[in-house]
Amino acid sequence: MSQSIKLTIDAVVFGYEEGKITVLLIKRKYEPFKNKWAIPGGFIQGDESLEQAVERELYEETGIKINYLEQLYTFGQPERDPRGRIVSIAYFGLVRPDAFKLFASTDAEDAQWFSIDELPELSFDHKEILELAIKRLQSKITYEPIGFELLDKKFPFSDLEKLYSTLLGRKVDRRNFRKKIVGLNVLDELDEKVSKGSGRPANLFQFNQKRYFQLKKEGIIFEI
Amino acid sequence: MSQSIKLTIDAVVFGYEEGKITVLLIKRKYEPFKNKWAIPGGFIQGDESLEQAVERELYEETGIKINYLEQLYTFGQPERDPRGRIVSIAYFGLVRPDAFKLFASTDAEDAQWFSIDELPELSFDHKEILELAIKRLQSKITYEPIGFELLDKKFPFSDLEKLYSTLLGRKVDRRNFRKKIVGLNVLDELDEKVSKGSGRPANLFQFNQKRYFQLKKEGIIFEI
DNA sequence: GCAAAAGTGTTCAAACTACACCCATGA
DNA sequence: TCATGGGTGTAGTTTGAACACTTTTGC
Repeated sequence: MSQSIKLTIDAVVFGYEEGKITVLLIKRKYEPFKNKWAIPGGFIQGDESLEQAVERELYEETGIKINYLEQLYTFGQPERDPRGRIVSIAYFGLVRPDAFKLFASTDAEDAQWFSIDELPELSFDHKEILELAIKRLQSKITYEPIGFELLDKKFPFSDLEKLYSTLLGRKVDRRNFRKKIVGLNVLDELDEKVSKGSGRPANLFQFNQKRYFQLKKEGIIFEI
Repeated sequence: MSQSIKLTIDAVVFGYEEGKITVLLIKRKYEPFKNKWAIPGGFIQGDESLEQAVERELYEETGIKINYLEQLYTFGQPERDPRGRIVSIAYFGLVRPDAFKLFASTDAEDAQWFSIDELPELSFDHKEILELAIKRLQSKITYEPIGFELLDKKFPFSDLEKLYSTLLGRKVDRRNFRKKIVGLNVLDELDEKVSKGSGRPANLFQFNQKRYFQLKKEGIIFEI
């Protein structure tokens, strides 16, 4: 009872740059949807795990290495791909800003970051996949500390605040936000400052993953 | 670039009976794991959607029809199935108590309900799948009104309370719980009462899905 | 009239929201 | 010295948690 169903993975990779959430897309080289933009992805090889497939495809197609990856949803409508029955396991990943530079140095004219407010037309059902990923990202940052994965390892509080404000689509009160996050006890305040040209230099913070896992084990939950 | 990867669905179906959360398992007829218990599931046919595949397999293997279904997770570790590379898209479903009777009337000696506190040994990685499903159910009832799908359409408040108390694994305060749920405005109080033999008869309630969707559209969220 | 389950309000503590001024630096 | 962004506390409101007695029915 062998199936002719084929299996692919797709990866929605988010970044954060200049106050905008961005997503990594590739320009397709072949039909169908030749020269159209699409979420990176491809077929799974027989001996690799799903996550390995995602990391491999991303690296092959865009040269990028992600630092957070989770499974999003599996899309399997019979008519979603004109080539036949193709089921795709979609993932979503996050990269730190330094990945942008890394990426820029590779030869990948067919891969590009787009602000999620200015998306091109997408291939297949990739619009639907991307929209689901955005929803997931928006809701997930409120109950898991994944926002840090979009920032540099050391970041000023204002960056975190701006990120949340962007993702949630509303202003967040600086004082209340800081109180809340500091109260969660998962940030280390460093003895470093950074200046953004003008204004008082900001203290740098760093996410303490060890402490987070410790607290999580104790049943203390992250919640914004 | 055709793959030899095969694709199956598996369905974790939960019920609720006598204050216990139960799960539907089947006894395997063939190797591997012959005569061992497993989550119902099977191969997807070329022309059906994933959800259709789940419903078909469930009906074929257990005679049951579920009234709530959602995708859980896709399991794809290369070594999860000794027969070769088989990726499985796991779903989780809920059935109302009347499905128990329906089910009992069919010829399905190889399918059986188990309390999730007294599970037999399971085939493949089905223990892992089931554990994930339980976690998902536990967390999901706190932010989506899916608990009602485990009760009769008309139910006394105490049933709902007992269900939550069972799923969350802790006592819930009757007064506070009722206040909270009534405040959500998604229950209709009926002009019917039900008596459980002794004690004051209870008013029956019914989940009003229309009103829930309406409220959801307006951005009002369900949360326990 | 008594056992058994249903129904109902109030009080206290904790968490959340709103809000404005001073601080440190670069130009 | 001024413009710019960083840093901080308090008061009022809302929400959540704890808690006990009355009501309705069957026996």
